[in-house]
Amino acid sequence: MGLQHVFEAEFSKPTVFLDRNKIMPHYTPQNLPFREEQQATISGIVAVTLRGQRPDNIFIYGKPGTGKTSTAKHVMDELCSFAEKKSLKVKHVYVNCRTHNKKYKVLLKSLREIYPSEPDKAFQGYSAAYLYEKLVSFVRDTQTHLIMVLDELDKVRDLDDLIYSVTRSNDEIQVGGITVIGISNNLLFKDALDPRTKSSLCQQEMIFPPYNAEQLRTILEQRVQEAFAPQAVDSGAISLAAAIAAQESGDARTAIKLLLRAGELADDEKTTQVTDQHVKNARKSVEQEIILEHITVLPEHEKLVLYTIAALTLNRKPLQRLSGEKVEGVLYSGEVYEEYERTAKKFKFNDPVSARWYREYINQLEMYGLIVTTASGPGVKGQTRFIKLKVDALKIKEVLEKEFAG
DNA sequence: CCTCCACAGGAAGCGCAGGAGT
DNA sequence: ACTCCTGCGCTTCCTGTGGAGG
Repeated sequence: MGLQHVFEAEFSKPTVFLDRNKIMPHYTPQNLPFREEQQATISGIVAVTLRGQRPDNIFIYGKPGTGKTSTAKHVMDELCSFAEKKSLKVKHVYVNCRTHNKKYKVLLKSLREIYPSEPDKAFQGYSAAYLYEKLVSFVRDTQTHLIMVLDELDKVRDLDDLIYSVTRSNDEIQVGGITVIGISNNLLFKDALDPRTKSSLCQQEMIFPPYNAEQLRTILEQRVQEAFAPQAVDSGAISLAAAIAAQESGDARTAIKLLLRAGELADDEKTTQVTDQHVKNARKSVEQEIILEHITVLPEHEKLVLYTIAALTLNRKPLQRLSGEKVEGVLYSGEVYEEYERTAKKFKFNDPVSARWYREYINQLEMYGLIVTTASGPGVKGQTRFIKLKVDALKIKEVLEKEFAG
């Protein structure tokens, strides 16, 4: 006995969400507002597979959260399901090159998508050349049109090699073929490519512009309708989320994330209404999350420096300048370094970095916006900098302490 | 005014990992 | 598979700078 009520509580917990999945980062909506034109263009290009022709390769460029991946995936799903109905051999694979960042890995992932029933290690241990043969023979033997959607294409190290192989493969195939749809948020990388790679990859080029606030609003309204209970979200909350995202980057993903978090905050409060205040808090919460994520990938000794700053900030009384002015929560650069040396030893990180490099760390931390420094100015002897923490000291201390301990 | 202090940040160089070339 | 090269993180050394103090 006793546990039933836990489950009951969870089950009947009031929530502002109707279908939480619809607002998760990886959900691909079935209609994408303001991307009709791009969808039509891509569809037009790949539609020639239905008549047995090989489409041009496509290169899609656009900033994060502009719908590149969703659009490409959606068009591919539609194309493949249409082709299936007509029993035409059209297939697509999706590879995210951030994790599959080498030719070998891209080929491996593609084969696994093509043969999902094969065990994971079926293709492991073979050379890239073998995997390539395997892929080509699949296309040739089944006379399939294979479309490879390669997301974050700029992350592939031997891209010239990969593109060269894939385009060359089409020469040995009479019926069917391989088409590449490359996606990237870095336009500059295109110029660094081998000219032949560039010309074959960019047979068709597309640019996805960022969304403006109005468009983001429409997108959010649509998602809210699917994901939240009716009337659960204030229209002011939607507008604010759209405005924040538009101002920051025109990124639909952050806008959606903001609303998801706002909804979670409302649930925590046991409110049935998501207000703009929730969105404001959500923004803070998301920001802090990003900061914390940022911190965990910092170099070990940079974390130690940051930790030292947080620790010193927590037991620091306001500084009384000779001029009588009070400055709150600032630390001397030199004192931080000395304390850092002790801290490093305390946590068994031997040989702390030199004072010179410590200064470099301070500059880094300032660049990341985690601290601010100001010239000491009159009232202090020597030329030094005051260091002030810009983020929550307690949180930083907690997180890093846990990390150093474990 | 000069000197010392307490740093800031440039220059050179070192050891190392990983990519390119063969 | 091997060396060669390059970039990176870091140290050492050094010069510069603004204010305090005599």
